[in-house]
Amino acid sequence: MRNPLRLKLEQYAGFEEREGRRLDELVAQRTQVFAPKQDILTEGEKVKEIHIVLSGLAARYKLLDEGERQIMAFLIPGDICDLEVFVLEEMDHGISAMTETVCAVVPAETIKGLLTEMSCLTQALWWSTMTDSAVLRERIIDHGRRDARERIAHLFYELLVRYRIIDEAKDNSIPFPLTQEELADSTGLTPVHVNRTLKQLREDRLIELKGRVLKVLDPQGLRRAARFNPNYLHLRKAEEGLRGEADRVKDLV
Amino acid sequence: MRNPLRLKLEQYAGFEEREGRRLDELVAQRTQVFAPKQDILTEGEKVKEIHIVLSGLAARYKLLDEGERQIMAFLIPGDICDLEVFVLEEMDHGISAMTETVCAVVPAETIKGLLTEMSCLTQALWWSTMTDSAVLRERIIDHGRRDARERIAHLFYELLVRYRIIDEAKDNSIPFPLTQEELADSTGLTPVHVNRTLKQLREDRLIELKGRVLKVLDPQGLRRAARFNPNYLHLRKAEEGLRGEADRVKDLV
DNA sequence: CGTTGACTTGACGGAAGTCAAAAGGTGTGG
DNA sequence: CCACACCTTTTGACTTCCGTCAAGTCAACG
Repeated sequence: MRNPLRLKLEQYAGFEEREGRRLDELVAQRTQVFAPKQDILTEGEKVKEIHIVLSGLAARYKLLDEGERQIMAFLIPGDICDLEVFVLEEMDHGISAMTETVCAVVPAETIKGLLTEMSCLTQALWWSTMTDSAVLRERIIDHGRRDARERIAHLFYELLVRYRIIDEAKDNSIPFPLTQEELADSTGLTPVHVNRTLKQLREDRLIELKGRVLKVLDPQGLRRAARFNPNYLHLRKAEEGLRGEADRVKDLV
Repeated sequence: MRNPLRLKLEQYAGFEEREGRRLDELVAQRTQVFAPKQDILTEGEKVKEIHIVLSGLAARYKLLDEGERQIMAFLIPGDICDLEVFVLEEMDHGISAMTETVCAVVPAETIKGLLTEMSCLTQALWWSTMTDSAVLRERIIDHGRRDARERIAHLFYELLVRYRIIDEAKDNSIPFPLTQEELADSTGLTPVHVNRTLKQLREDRLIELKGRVLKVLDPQGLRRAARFNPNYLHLRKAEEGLRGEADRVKDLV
């Protein structure tokens, strides 16, 4: 069975036979399917299990009092929704499925057990957490210092890289099931302005976006338009890792 | 000796005698003083030690190609600059001292050792990491869905709470050594607009800001102006913890 | 074929940016 | 102790990017 979590964590380090098997068991125990727009976790919820996205697309979001939604991050296969459960009382934000999304469900105790040993796997989980933070920081840059065009281009390019890592970006095409309204919620723009900006990106022949698929026509052009610097993703450089898995992104970064 | 790290982590849990002592040793080993504007860590640096702020004020920032600076987070006493060193190759952003700042310097190996045991202390470090991420997410909300006035009010209020936690906010006054330009870098605004917004907050009798000290005149008013919801800070509620230390913020949250 | 949701486009308004200049502090050295 | 340089803050006039409101197109679907 496909294990995107393993593919992702192998960006950090290769695993021993035993640890690899452990990772595979982790996602094979129990799964749960969420319908589009369904909450995987809601703000305020006290969680006792962690959720790992296996397929589909989910988003971390928060609602302000006036009903404005801000999406803070997207979760693609291999991403962990709520590693924090064993130290935080309750969710401080919600996670919603954007398409039909399948999650592996793992008891918090199991994870806690994993973290007890300072194995390579534990380190990989720290790595995952730390790079997640780095991605959040980059989103702050997006909002603070990039205009609408750069911001959307940056999101697209980042997703391209992340889908490549889990080997789901054949032909520079990635799944992109978001409506323009949802894209607006994630970029902090309005749907109308998103629409205009997308038009521009299309006219510049950087992307094609239709039928819930995003095709990047000109990766280098998109990269420039986004002012993209991949260092925050902390990918092993091809030079060092030199393993097939780590090499999937080398033309992008 | 004052140990702000301990004060901060005690928000998560009380420590046993032994662990408390360990924490105190941690910050007492070796310290380093940084001058204003000096980098504590630079982007791209390969770090071998972790830095913990003991006094002063520092900021995580990133520079874009055109020289725009975006400050992503402020580090006050008790905050750890670079817990990630043992899993990430190099810094993906810089940390700069805003005032004279004293840091405890701890070998990465020591930290790695700490994390090996799943002690209360290890959990507290996870907690710290996870709440740091939560603060980053809140900053994304700031930029995406709050206007200039709300954004600045939110930063002020958050700082007030955080200084309270480490017991450095007597009289609702906190150290605030930032210039308006630096404030602009952190809110994603321009210095001119920051100035106009500050003027407004002053006229509304919410704050006083002079001589590098910020005094909050009307905490509840500022809180409303910020549309502040404290859940992302994951403070133990007074009801549960009921310990003096955890109680310092109860009128604010 | 009417309803619904997503996308598109235009006209207008407003929050924040830009440019520029003046006023107010602060530290240094003659 | 004044003078000068330098930085920070303040203010005004103008511009621009993005938001708002509204109407219209298009495709999917029962």
